[in-house]
Amino acid sequence: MMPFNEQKKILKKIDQFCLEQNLPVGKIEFRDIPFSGEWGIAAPLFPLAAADPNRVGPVPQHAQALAEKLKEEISLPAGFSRVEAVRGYLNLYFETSQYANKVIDYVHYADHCYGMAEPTGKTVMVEYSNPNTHKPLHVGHLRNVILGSSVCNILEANGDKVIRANYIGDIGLHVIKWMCNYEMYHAGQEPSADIMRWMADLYTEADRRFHDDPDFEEACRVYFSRWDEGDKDIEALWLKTRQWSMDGFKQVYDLLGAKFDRVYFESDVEESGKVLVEDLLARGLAEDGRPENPVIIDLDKLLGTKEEYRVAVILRSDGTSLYATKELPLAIMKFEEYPLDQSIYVIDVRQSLHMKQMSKVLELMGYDWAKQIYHLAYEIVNLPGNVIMSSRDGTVVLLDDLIREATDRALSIVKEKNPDLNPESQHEVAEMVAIGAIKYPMISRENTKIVTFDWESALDFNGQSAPYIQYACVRANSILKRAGVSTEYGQMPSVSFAYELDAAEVNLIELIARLPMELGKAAKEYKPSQIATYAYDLAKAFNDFYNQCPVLNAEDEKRTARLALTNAARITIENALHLLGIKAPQVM
RNA sequence: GCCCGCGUAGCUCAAUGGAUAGAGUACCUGACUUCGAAUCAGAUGGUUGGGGGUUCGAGUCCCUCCGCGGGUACCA
Repeated sequence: MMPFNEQKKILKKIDQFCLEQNLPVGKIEFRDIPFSGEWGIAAPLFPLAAADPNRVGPVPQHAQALAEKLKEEISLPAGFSRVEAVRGYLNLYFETSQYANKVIDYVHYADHCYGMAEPTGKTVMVEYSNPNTHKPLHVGHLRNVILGSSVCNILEANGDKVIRANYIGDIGLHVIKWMCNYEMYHAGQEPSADIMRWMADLYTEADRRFHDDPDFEEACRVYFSRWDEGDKDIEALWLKTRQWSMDGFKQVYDLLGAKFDRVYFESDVEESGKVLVEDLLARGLAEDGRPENPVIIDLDKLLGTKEEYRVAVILRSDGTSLYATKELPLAIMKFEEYPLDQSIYVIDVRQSLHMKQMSKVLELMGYDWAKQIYHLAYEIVNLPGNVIMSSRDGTVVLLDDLIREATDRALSIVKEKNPDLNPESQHEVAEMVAIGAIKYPMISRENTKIVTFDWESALDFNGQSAPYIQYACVRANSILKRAGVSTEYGQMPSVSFAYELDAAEVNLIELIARLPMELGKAAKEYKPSQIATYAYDLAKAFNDFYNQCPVLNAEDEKRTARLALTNAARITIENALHLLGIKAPQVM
């Protein structure tokens, strides 16, 4: 959105000036002027001053002197309203109406694609969510889903072809416990409408029995050996109950707006994992310690490193599989199935060493693409007092409970604010607000920072939160609706902004113009927090505009311009929210 | 021990190596006969964990120390 051509011309003039003054060329770069109210670009002259062989006195003073000289040299370029030299910076202020017109017209032209980038030609797989079947989801899982799906949205908008993948833990002790408990105490029962809740309650029950009741523990052991021997009845029950879990996940994913293109099951890669272990042994990469010890790969020994890659355990001493056993064939399968330029794993930071080991093993196996594996590590969700969530201690906050509580609370506020709205719409809006409010704190902080969950702030719909941003959208919609203008594509007229813009208007336009840049940065660093912060700043700028600049009561030309600005702000906020996977309601 | 992350206002967090380190929250004072008060304005709040270094310029980069959290051969 920046007037690049003008900028280039100015840089050319500066280069010429440098040559004449016997100064090094190419030391000058433009950046935004930090002050609001009037916008433009600035060039710090410190690097040039520092490099000047004829410099006398300290750098800052010399930079100021150079800025003043340059100011005279370039005079007033087209598209700019004024030039100033201050504190070692050369500041160029844009001609406001031209710039405003350019930005707003472009937003209306691009509409819901505003901010999106051209295709990069890259294909990227993002693995996220990775739940275990037969187990409940809690807020810890929530961060993964929200982060993962938001990163997918961001990469996609930035031009990558994104394949969303989910790796489901459908085997293991937790499954055995659940099924054994089901057969003994709930045989024949079907899940209720709220599948997740029903599955979760049975899991809690099974887990409690497993710890409290030695007979049940023994029953599980027997059950496990039957499973191991390939009992057909158990397999049938497993497939049936696994599907119940998948149906429950689907409900949650729909609610959260997460979707997947490819689902991998842990059970799919267990056998191929064991075959791969044999292969690694045959190649001499792995060492077989069985029957007393497990099968390992001593990476430090192989690489000559010390306490860096450690030892990777890839098969238990009893021959049963481990996490690492299955991760290896899965990684290979991904690259066989898709022409991936990058394979991203959204997995919590505690598994960093395992991820590092896995990609190194693949590299040693000769897979060139091993370097294209990227572990997108994020910190866990804690409870106040640095308490880690544990189902054993009963400290988990179930997703189900959180969503229900938040929706209830949002609903009572919606009923209060919009009593005339029909009940279905009220519920729909409450859900959008509640889900948004839950999501925002999970993506508004950096991936590497711990999120501390507490009910009070999770249910706070004020301040720096999703509802604040959604509210700005609602206000914009309200104005547009009252004005009776169409927000359909192509219906908004181009306006000239041929009046003296208010500082709030300038600031809002500035923020609107920034979306493409913010998206690029978020995509490059896999940081939804970049967009979360930006969306809030944008909404704040709109609220500022809303308070200071009357739209409907403004006179003709100003009214038309402000309506266009209002609509452009609405589009931009909606697009930013979309990247975060947060819905923008019409009313709330 | 070794590896990774974190440390910024009372609390929760922002800030491509650039100008006077910003928001939210809490507390205090104000604003709905007004385009929707889930909002806004104002006030209070700082030795960016300590110490060195690089640089014209460091919250940001390097070194070192301190504190907290996590990981470190058969959980995932």
